[in-house]
Amino acid sequence: MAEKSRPIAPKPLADFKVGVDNVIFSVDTEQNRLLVLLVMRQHEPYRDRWCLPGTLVRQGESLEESAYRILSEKIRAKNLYLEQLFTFGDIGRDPREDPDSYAVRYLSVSYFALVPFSQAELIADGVSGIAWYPVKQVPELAFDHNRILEYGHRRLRNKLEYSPVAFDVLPEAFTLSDLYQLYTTVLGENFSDYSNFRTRLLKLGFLSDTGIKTSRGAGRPASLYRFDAEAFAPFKNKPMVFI
Amino acid sequence: MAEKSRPIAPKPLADFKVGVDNVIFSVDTEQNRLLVLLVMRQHEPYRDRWCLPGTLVRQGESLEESAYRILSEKIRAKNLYLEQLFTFGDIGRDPREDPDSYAVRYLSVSYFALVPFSQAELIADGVSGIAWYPVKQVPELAFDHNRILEYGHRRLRNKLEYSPVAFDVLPEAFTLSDLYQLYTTVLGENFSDYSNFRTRLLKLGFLSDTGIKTSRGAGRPASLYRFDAEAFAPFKNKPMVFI
DNA sequence: ACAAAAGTGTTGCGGATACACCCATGC
DNA sequence: GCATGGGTGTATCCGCAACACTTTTGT
Repeated sequence: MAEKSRPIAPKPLADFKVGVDNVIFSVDTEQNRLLVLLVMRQHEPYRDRWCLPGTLVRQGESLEESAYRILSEKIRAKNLYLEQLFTFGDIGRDPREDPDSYAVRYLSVSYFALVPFSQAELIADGVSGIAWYPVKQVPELAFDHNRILEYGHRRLRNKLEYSPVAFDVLPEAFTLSDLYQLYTTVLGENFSDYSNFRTRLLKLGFLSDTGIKTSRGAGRPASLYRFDAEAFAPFKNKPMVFI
Repeated sequence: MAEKSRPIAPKPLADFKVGVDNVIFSVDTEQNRLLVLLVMRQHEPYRDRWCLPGTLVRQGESLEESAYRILSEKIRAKNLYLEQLFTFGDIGRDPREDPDSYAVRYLSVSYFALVPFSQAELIADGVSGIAWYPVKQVPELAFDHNRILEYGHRRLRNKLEYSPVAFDVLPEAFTLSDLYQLYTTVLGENFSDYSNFRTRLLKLGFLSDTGIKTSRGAGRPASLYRFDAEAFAPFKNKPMVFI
């Protein structure tokens, strides 16, 4: 035991600051674009680069509280969906870490959020840049944020396929076309035929027809539907498949 | 802007120590039991309580390296599967945090691991207790580790359904019954008929028959199969379904 | 009247379920 | 020979993709 259990003195523990970075998605159903919220960095490092909205965790604040805080500083949204994504802790992911001196480390706990585009109002504070960026046109971001975004994008696609997040991001009453558009813009053109998508969802029985019709330009008016959380209950934790 | 942008001075940043806790699963195919690795705590807090094997992250060590370090301190395993699970950062989750004084916080990044029971050798250092516990009989653990375990268990069930983790936990060559037993003990009795399970997997074409037969007691000897990673390649990232 | 969008119906194929049945071995 | 576990075959059912078709509106 003497030789093996204490070969060399172990290195001392690392000290961390913990950041929370949010990948906030929204879908512009008008233009069929998937958007992500970016902010312009005001300070070094990576000054004047776009990045995901983030913050460092303060005393007495949980991770999730921290995530909600940034969110509410950037955006006024009624409904939203939020969940933890991944924790990035590689050494050297933040240039403020001096690789030689074993100074404080920076950890990033990323969160994934989905907000309704129509009900989300960006908070411009007049100083910092903030904007919805089409995911397809995102530039090179600060830190490892491109990687985080990529990770969030993957999660979004999965979530949409097997869970009812779509209804967190749609207005209370929506047409089946709205729903279909949402799926199409996130999952790509050819994920399903419209009429089959329609039949499948209606058969599941958790979309209730409000009876109200809405007309958008030419064409036959569409029924407005509502997501019935009660009727959905039996599907909870079941492997849903919308695709 | 004067009144609104600086309502009160924000609280100072929290300082963190970061822990890594591993939920290490294994399956005893002989006895059809799902096992989790627990260790006995040697120090306060929660002295003499079982907990998940964990450690605090050291200087110059990434999260994943940290996870592998504990793993290799507790267990000698040939193959294994490891992935990040979730990060727990609620205030007060570690009693070493004084809730009144804003002292250092303890964050736990949990990892999920799966090791082959037959090839995994526990490292008893003569001092600390370490044992495989049937998941159904796990006692009350230190910290919030029951919650972490619960979370890991859910992930395991999902993983098994839509990804080939099973082959990381089985020996190189295995019978189709072995595979079936594994699924049954993790997913529950009635997830599928044996013969259908068999046909489905063989049709997928990434299990290659070695031609070798093995006899275990009475009954017709079974063929040993091997997981063919190359033949599996096309299924990567596709929504696999084994269930 | 005609285009545009919503909504319905029909058909054929493939995969999953539920079995019944054959095969090789130990005792 | 018979129990035990391994392995194969088959009939049926259900879901779903593809696509044709009908309905209701705006212009």
